[in-house]
Order: sequence, then C-alpha cells, then structure tokens
Amino acid sequence: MGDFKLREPLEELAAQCSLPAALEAIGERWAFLILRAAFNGLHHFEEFQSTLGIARNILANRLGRLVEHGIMVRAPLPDDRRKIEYRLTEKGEALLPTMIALRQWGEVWETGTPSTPVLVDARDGVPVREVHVLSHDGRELGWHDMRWATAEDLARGTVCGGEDPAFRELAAE
Amino acid sequence: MGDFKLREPLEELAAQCSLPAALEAIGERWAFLILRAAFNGLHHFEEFQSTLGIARNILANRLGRLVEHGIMVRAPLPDDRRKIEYRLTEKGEALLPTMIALRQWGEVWETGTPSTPVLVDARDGVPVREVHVLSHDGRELGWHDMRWATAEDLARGTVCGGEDPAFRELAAE
DNA sequence: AGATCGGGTTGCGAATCGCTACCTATCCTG
DNA sequence: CAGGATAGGTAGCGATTCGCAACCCGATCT
Repeated sequence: MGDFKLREPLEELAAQCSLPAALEAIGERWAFLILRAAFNGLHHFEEFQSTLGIARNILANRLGRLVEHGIMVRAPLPDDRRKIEYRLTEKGEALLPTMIALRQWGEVWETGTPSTPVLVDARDGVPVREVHVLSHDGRELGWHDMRWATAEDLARGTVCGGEDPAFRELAAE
Repeated sequence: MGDFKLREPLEELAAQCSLPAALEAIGERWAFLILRAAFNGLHHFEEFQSTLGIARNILANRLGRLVEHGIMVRAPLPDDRRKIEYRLTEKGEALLPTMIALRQWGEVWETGTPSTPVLVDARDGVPVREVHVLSHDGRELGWHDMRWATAEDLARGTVCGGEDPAFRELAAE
C-alpha cells in the first residue's frame, strides 16, 4: 500500500498547455505546503510532519513524488545516517514565483492580512513587490490588457501593432 | 451524493500564512484547469466538460466551489434560460499571475516547449515576460537573493541596510 | 545491551474521484 | 402543443486516495 497510481486524463491536455504538466508534478494536496516548508528552511521528514500535521504515509508519498519529479533531492547525511535531508533543487526553487503569487493572492483575497514571515530582499531588507505579469517593456498587465495568440498570430504579426521592433525580434524565432 | 465535506487541517495553518487559505479555494484537482479554461474564454458547463474531459459531477462540484469562494459567478442567461454563464470575478482574474507563473514553470521544467496559445500584450502583440519576484526597486530576485523576515525584523529594520527610505516607508505600517 | 530517534510501511475506515446512467427545465420544430 | 434536442445538473457505484494509528527497522546514544 502507499503506492498510488497516476491519474491519466491530465496528460492528454498537456499536449496543448504545460499547466497540466505542472499540476501533475505539484498539483496534489500538500505538495505546495511541503514546498513552502522547504522554502522556510525545513529539511527533514519529522520537521515536515510535525509542522504540517500531515499523515506520515502521505508525507512519505509526497516527498517521494517530489523527488521523482526532480523538485527535491533526497540525501542521507554522512554524519548521522539515520537522517535524510530533503533539499530543493534548482527546479524546485524555480517554483518560488508561483508560490509567492499564490500566497499574495491569498493575502489579498482570502485572509486579508499579510502573512508572516515576509519575504524580503536580502540586500536591503525591503519586502518584495507583488508579483505581476509584465509586458516586454515592463508595464504591469491586468487580464484585460492581454490576449491569447496562436503560433500563426505570432509568426504573422497580425495581432495588432506588429510594427514594434521588439515584437519582430521575438516573432523571428 | 456530490456534496463533499471540507478537510480541516489546512485551516489551522492558515493562521500563519495565507498559502493554505489560497489552496483551500483553488488547491483541488481540476480547479486550476477550470480556471485556465475560463481565462481562455469558456463560460458554459458543457464547454468545460467537453474540453477538459472532467466527470460531470466533479465539474458541477468544482464550479459550485469556485462560485462559493467568489472566484466565479454563476449567471443564467436571460435570452436562453437553459444556459448558465460562469464568469471570472475580479478575484478570479487576480489568479492570472499565479496561473501564468505555474504554466511558465511547466514550460521550462516539464514540457520544455512553449505552450499554445501564448499570452501577449494586447497593445502590441508581444508575448508577456516571464513572471519573477521583483525587489522594491525592480530587480529580478532569485531565491538566494531573498530571506524571510518576521514582523519584528521589519519594525526594527535590523535585517541589513535599514537606511533605505522605501524600507522605512513600508515598515512604518 | 537496552532505550531512543529518524524515517518510514501497513491496515483499515472514511472521503473523494470518475464513469455511466438518469433527471429536469427549457427551447425548437412541425 | 406533441415530440425531440439541448443545457445543466444528480444518483449510484466501484476504484482511488486520505488520514489515523500502529508497527517496523536500522542507526545512535548511554
């Protein structure tokens, strides 16, 4: 027991968009919270278990899955071979913007209060900005400032003002 | 059947961080994909069902939950009262940066290819930037450029260079 | 050697998922 | 206005998955 099977239907959708692929890796219950704990400096099974209150078998399963997906690495410590260190890989660290964006959304729309601890710039101790989608020239874009474009749209430059040199550059590849 | 009960343990954690609160709202399987479909312009039960391939009772449950959480609104159309429109609220639209960040992560670390369709700036048709965590002065911060700060850290300005005027301003509240 | 600790696995009942069939209003058509 | 099609769900039921508690086993400590 404890070896759960994959649920397939997401994979079909992954052909079109990589969101399903991402969810396959970290979309399960607890995965994001384990990740947050890891970002908070936790590295050991018992630490995750006691601070998250997650069931042990589920935790073992999730850690295993995160390792499978290359999001964390499992390393037995040389000085105490009972201890196993779970550590974020570069791939795992790359999930930070997603996690912060989700947390900030929760702050604004769910809890209404800033979470602690706060993530600050290590250089000057100032809290980080709110995560936004930015245009190529750095403007903050709301949903109504964007649109979807197909591969052909991009290649043709038929979307709107295809005169922009930065666009030509991007569309070229 | 179909009325699922909430699982509580997440709520305790929500006191400290609003990530659990956010996950309570959109952390379930399919929720993000329904959201993506909504961002792609789908508005009706059958549209979601056929494009996502999700089971009908699960879809009904998820849509209901998203509506409960104020992420979507359910509106019967006046001209055809069989039809129900599901539409993103402002709160739902605010999830776009999270979704894009997750999708971009999937593109880079899972599928390795850009997804279609591509999200572009409506003004000039240029694809949006990759989502990053930015410092108050706009630098892109990697995980190792940040740290966690407690409320006291912020109030005291003991973190590092507390001389920054922007920091004083933020720490004041 | 015996106790303890870190990191799991096993069993089992409860909750959730997914599939296939209904079901109920509303249109639409003759 | 009867009969069918359409939109949006429910109900039943087997297959997974979750959560809890108990057990296991190889280090390590005393």
